[in-house]
Amino acid sequence: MARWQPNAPERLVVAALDLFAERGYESTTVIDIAERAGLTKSTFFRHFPDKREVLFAGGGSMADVLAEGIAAAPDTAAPLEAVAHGLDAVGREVFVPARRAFATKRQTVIAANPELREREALKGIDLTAAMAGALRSRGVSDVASRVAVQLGALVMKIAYERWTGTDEGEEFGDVARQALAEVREAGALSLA
Amino acid sequence: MARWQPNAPERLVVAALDLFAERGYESTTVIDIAERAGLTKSTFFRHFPDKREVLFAGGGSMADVLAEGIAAAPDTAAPLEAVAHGLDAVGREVFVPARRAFATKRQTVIAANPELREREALKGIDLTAAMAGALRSRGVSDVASRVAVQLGALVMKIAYERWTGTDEGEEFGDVARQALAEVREAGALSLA
DNA sequence: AGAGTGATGGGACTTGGTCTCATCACTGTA
DNA sequence: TACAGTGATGAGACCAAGTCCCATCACTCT
Repeated sequence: MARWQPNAPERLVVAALDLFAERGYESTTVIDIAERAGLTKSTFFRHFPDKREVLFAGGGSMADVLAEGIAAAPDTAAPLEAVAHGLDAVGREVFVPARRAFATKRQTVIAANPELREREALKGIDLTAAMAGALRSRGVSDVASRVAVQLGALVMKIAYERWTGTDEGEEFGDVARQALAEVREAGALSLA
Repeated sequence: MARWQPNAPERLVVAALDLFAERGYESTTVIDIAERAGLTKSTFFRHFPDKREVLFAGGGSMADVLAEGIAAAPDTAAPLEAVAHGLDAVGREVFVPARRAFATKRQTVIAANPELREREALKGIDLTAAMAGALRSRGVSDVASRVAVQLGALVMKIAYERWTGTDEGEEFGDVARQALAEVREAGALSLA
């Protein structure tokens, strides 16, 4: 037996997501979230730096997975291929089928609120920065890294939209590969 | 003679930017800003919805300029060319030489604070959405629009970094054209 | 002269977020 | 069994962001 109910952070995340979905983000106070989780405001802020972050904690690990996936790509892989390698890793370690339902609900809540969209936008920027850094470590030039990362971020976004938007149990990696092909084709036309 | 000191919003913007540069964003209260502008907290929030927005007001017009520039591009222009046409318009109407010093100081302040970076990230997302919408109105497919816009956003970001980072009085449009050429070249390699 | 108008000031109020100190349940050691 | 240590939690004061309502004030129009 633990001294306290275990997994306080996870309980807070679940409580927050449920409440945001029920009443909306603005109409939910931090005290509401804490109470539903059987905790207090103090404890909430001990686990999360602010109210928005309760839906984004753990995102730092995704940047690591992506960066490691890019770094682990074969030396012969072109920049965009290396990014695709990173996306595969994310599909294997982060966007797993068991988390799909949660991700979908979370995404609906985020889309409905400007403050949450804002935080998501910042996380996206930081993610692209991490990806670009990983590419530069492979010897890719600055501009080429940023181009590849920009396209890779779009692939990830499209894939994530489709993965959370369908009822099918499709694997994220497969969706991402399909999105990559489409982006590649559109890119070729766009640059022509 | 006006009843009150004119240009209250502009005075608030200048006061805010100066204070943020002097003491930092976090150490500056809205009351500090209002007082330096000879106003009060009430009036601040009458002109800006929140503290961050004081550095981003007017950004909505840039989306309009971009969208109109894209719409005004020749029918024969490829997606990325249309975006470049929009960037030209921005260089002519928004990022004019007279605003360069202000833009540079503003960018330094934003880069130093997470809350401001967050707002900037959201504005960037909304900008790309506006650009993509303008492209789709030209009959460009959804994915192709997003690819072109993603590359166009990178061009704008690179150009903006260089335009605000140099002491030269270079025109934004010229810097953007140069950045576009580099992105195009890197993109061709990335897709190979 | 007097009513109307629009920007401003003032202050109460809620909530996010910080900080400090107390509590409480369990652990390890004597 | 006794007792100090530890780590997560609770309680509450406090500050700043943001909302709201109402008063004021300077100027305009009739």
